[in-house]
Amino acid sequence: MTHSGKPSSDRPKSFAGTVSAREVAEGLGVSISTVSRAFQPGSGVAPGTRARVLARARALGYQPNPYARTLITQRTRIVSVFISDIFNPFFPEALTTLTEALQRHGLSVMLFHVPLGLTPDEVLPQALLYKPECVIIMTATVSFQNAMAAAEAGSHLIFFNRYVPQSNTFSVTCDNERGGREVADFLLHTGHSNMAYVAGTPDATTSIDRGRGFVARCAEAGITVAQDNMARVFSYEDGYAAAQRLLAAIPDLDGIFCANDIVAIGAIDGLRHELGLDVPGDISVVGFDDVSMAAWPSHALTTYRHPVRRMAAATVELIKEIETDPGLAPVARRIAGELVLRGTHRSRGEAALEGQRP
Amino acid sequence: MTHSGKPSSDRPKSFAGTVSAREVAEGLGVSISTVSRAFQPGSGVAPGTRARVLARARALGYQPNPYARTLITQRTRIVSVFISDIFNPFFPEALTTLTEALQRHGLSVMLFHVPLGLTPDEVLPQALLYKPECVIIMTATVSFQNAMAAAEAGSHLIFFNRYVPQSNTFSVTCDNERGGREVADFLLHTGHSNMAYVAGTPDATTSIDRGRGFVARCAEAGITVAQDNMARVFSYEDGYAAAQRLLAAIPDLDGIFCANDIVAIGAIDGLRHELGLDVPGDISVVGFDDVSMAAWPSHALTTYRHPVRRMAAATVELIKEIETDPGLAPVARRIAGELVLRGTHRSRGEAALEGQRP
DNA sequence: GGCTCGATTGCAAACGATTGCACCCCCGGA
DNA sequence: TCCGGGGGTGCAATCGTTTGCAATCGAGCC
Repeated sequence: MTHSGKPSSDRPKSFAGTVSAREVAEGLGVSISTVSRAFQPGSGVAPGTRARVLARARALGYQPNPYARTLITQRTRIVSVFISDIFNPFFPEALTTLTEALQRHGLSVMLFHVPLGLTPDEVLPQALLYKPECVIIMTATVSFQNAMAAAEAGSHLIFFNRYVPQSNTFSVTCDNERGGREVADFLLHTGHSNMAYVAGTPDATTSIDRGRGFVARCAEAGITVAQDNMARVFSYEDGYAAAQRLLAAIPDLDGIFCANDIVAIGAIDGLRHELGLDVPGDISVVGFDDVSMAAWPSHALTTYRHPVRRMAAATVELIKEIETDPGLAPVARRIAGELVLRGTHRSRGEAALEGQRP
Repeated sequence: MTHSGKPSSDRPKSFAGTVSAREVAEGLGVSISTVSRAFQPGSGVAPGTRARVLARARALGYQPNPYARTLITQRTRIVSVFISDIFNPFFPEALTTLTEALQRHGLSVMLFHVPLGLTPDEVLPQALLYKPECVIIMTATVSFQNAMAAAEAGSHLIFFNRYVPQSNTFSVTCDNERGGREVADFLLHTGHSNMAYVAGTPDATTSIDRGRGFVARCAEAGITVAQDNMARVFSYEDGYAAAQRLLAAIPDLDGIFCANDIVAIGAIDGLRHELGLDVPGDISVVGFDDVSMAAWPSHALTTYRHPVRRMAAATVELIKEIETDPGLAPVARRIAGELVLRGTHRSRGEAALEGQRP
């Protein structure tokens, strides 16, 4: 006798309060296969049967068990997202937006936190256990070895707001270099001639590219940009300290571009509270990201808007493409943001009127 | 002929680059059962056998497949976390801390975003599909019906930073009422006598309890507190507007307690930029949470610190208890924070010196 | 009327683990 | 010498699906 001999007397242990396809099938006099097929759009089930199955499933609260389904289809519909410690409100904003977009596409998000001091490499193995279809990394980079491990597990690596130079991996970023250029362009056109760039985390491509664009555009105008590279992270304190260092070295500085908004706000506070300077009267400060607090009147930061929403949409789009073609060659999507003018830049008029400060 | 007739010629489709217990077992001449048991601490395997299995597993990069394991054990080791739109940096800070704590306990976090305007009820079914062992809700509340559905699916509901009054569910919160009392106590002792409370989201227990504690302590001192309940969310803009409303109605107000730091910072900016008042010279403002920007010199907010770290630890502790006793009766853990004195309160000396403003 | 063909449906073999039960072997006690 | 017992191991059922293949059933056509 086989295992099918026993009548349905005592229910086997199972998930509490969960109905299985068998229970849906039993009452309807159809097979489990039919129930399964009723839930798959393309499969050959008679329309009437499908309707009856779906109706009964709804009544019983049945949904196909994702674990069993994964086991057989080898598709998980799970995306892992890596975040790190967040000095920067940009990350939660991006995470929220991204999660919502993925969720709407029917993907489930598994969140992994990379504690300060560790790299994603330390956490990646735990994430790969669940065979995510993609791993989205919002912070730092990944070793070559682990990138290979991910590829072997069938999980595509997508860097969000980052890329790994010469690595040929997927990435979705703001067009940081162009952003830097546009900021430089704007400051040049509003009469600034003595400018500095405050970098963020040294190896972050965001910081590097923004700086490169800024410096390059200024160079085209024949202007050399001072750079402060002492920051270790993108923090308020870094900006606060950098402002003091810069003005001690270059007293007649008239414009500062910061690697992000938090650094910029720190720089403004440093200029105001430690040096007694007026922003933008004495000196202009421009940030990058347009986080929510950049709009607050206390700072009213002129900045370059990070296109979070479009980046999230582009990520989902990318995942769709990977779904249809798993062999898709790595691409880097770069999305333009836009300058947001508020109150921390000196306009040409003011510049002409007020001239250099005493 | 049965399925066992075919020799192991072509490998069946499976997860790319994944080894199964069978492959570990084959080379060692042991059964799959033994491999499985080698990974379970309490099971009877000869120490030598276990060592050999584990060594080979490591060499092949084998880890038990969580999907298959879940199917049979009915335990998922997954925790779902619900977040909502985040005006308040407290949430990302809490999310990060909580995720790290859960991760360290070997639990995987599935993140769900509740778009503004929806309730967790709309998203919960998707989360329950994965049979999380717990659902941690950081925002809003859940309908009774869905609370039942979660219970039926075997998932415990834990409210973080929230609780549902008279619902008898698990919760981990700051002791908000006590926090409100301590703030009141402090303001009373530093000579304030004409105070107001700016509420946040109307139905948030955080806002309600903080207000209640504050008002109650003031009442004990014979002082009636004005309340501004116009805020719809806990936003900067809400605080900004509330400050103006309050001072229009009560010109000699000398202290404002806000439902959280963002509201407080908004209130300060409203007082300074719209009314030209000096904080704390003319009026004191105290917040709640101690988010990172509360420490910035531009605001240097006096506030009550939300014990995020201890709350995360308490949550993990709670989950451990639930693991060992799934029938555990719901408990509400309430954790005390602490007052953080910075620069937006008037000390008694100043109060005595300056008196009422003209 | 028989035969073919297509649309439906069921059977049963997977997916990759866990686990109750039976079996084997060996050791110690009577 | 025989028997009981316990540690170690394997067998096979099971979790809840998906899916290739075969079977069934009418209908249409010659």
